[in-house]
Amino acid sequence: MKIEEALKTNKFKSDQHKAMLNIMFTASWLRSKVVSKLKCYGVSQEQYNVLRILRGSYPTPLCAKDITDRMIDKNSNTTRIMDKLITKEYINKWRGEVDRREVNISITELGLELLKEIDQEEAIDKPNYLNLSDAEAGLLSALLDKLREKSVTREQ
Amino acid sequence: MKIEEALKTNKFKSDQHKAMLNIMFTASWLRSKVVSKLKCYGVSQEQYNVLRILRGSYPTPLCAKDITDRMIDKNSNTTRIMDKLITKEYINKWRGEVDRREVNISITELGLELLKEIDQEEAIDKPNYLNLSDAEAGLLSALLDKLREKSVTREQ
DNA sequence: GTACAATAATTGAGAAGTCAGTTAATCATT
DNA sequence: AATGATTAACTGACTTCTCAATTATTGTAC
Repeated sequence: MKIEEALKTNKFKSDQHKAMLNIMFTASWLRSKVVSKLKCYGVSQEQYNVLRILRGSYPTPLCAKDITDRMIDKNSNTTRIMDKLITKEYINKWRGEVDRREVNISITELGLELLKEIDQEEAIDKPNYLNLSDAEAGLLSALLDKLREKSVTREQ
Repeated sequence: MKIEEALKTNKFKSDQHKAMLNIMFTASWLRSKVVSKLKCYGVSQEQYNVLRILRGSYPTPLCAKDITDRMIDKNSNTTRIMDKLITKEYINKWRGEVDRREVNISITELGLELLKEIDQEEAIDKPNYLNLSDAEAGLLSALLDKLREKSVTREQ
């Protein structure tokens, strides 16, 4: 379904504006796919994202700021997401020894197991990933990277 | 800033996965830009989106469902967004005469004025739109449209 | 026209996000 | 080592989102 159909309109101010709406719509579309996949595991997209980040650095822990820096949505309240993951025992947290302002956060065995389960389901669903060739996906990423350049205007 | 920098990682499962994270990150990035622009006008991105939709059909009113169909985030709670806009007197709402389940919603003069103001500010800020040529923006939209195709898998 | 299904909109309750302000620790300058 | 600035994490209050359940109305089949 093309974006004109998805938003039931042909009125776009410009190609750039149309692309912008398309990005936001596609992100929302992707998000709802991911959320519905994660639903039966009881984790939100943000929680899943954090677990993947922690697996990436495992067994080295990360501090909360390191995690925020790696998150898709930089405005997330990392503390609150951590609280949820601690309750579920998917992560551990302890005060930093070198810099006592920081906290160290590490994924637990249980957290790793959860990710493994989700990975397996994903492997089965592989074909439904994104309907793009590697080259197209690469091009898309390059365009998105370019789009965000030179955004320095009068209001920063 | 390339996506590798933005998320401080080089580990992507595939080009498709990287593109997916890039879309979500870019959407979040765009969103925070739009939100900060709208902040001084006291409307959220979703509220702004609805007002633009209503202006598009003005003076013909739309029912709540028509609006949802045109929204970027189809999961939004349209009723609640309308409530906010009614309080601010940017829209009017009345029960449908033909189908009494529906409500008719129309933008007010005040709502139109607000949009005009925002348009004017935007015109000044034009250069900071998206750093893409018309052709690039078109290509990006085409890739996003393609990406969403054929998403019919075993689960629905 | 009655019964049942489908649709449009709304509501309630709980979860999550947002944002400004606070605390605690460290850094930088003198 | 004392001062103030900066940084990391956290908290409270508030807003918004989410999702299932509900109400009101219309459509469909007999």
